[in-house]
Amino acid sequence: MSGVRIRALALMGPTAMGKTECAVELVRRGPFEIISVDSAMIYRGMDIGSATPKPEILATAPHRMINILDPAETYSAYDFAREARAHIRQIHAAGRLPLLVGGARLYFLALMRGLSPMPNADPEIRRRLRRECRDLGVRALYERLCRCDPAMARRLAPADTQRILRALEVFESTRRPMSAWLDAAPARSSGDIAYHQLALWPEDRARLHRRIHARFGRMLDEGLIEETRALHERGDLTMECQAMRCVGYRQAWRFLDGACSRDEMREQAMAATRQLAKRQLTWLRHAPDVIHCRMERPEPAKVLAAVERLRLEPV
RNA sequence: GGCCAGGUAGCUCAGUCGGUAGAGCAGGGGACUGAAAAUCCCCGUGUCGGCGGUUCGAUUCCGUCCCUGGCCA
Repeated sequence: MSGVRIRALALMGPTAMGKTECAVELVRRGPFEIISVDSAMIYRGMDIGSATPKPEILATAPHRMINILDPAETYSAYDFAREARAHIRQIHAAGRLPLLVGGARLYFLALMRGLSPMPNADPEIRRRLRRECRDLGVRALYERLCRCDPAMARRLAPADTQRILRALEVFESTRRPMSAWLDAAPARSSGDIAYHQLALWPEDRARLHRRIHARFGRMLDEGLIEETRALHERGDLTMECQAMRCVGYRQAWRFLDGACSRDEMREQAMAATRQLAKRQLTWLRHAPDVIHCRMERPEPAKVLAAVERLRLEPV
């Protein structure tokens, strides 16, 4: 690509795989600057459950795009991509290498592959559609979609609440079917940034699961329940909030509501984390142009060696 | 020690009036265009506790033993 001027390194991988550890090591060794690609760390007051790096770590390896939102706020992959791109340009302009670290798939996709131009969510319409979905059922909304955007309905499962709502939302706010938006302009990234993608790949799923269990135990010891209680007691948040859909917080919230026992909460949170890791692996397995770094536990040396081979230069 | 209830998938359990069994959860695979740590799709062979007996055929009925609860001593 002749238009490419900026190089960026993306460090991806499933949750609990040690991405942060490796990234911090890279920062120690090279002219890297970290941009977090994480839909949970982005929220303030959600540090323990999202495994946001501790202040000591951040002092030596600052992360951009963490703690920038209040948990009551909503955010989109589009918003993320826009801001992240600005950070990439800034870092590049300062003569350094942008290091994108995280596991949020849609954020990476929005950034690297781009999104078809389409309006952002209209909060009013979204709220109404959610209420209708609760009252009438997904099925009814799916049938509505079949009428206003049959092409989109064909692509979606009749129970896929989230995508059905999004498609209806696009249609209602623009009077144009989402499928038409997609056809009119396929996803396209801004061509001036070249991404080198590295994925931390667990050799053994069972070991990753053990790491997940140990880490969640540590989160509880460090006060995940108390951290969630502070959000719970604010009074303006509910489980419907985007922030409270995050793994760990969701289960802790239900525990605080008295909906389950502490043991059940623990089990469910760990299972949800395993499932998240599985989905991240499915995505990474099929993502094009990703170099896989196979390892048992975080092995910064392997990552360093792989990065070495990319022969990255800031400019 | 006696009586009662159980022992079925990794877990919780359903079921078979005798023809070798199925749900939820967990797990695996997959999808994914502004909520994505979300949302959704597909995947169920396991000495039906052991050993005997009855039967063409037993996970199911009978006997016995083992294990786990509960009650009584």
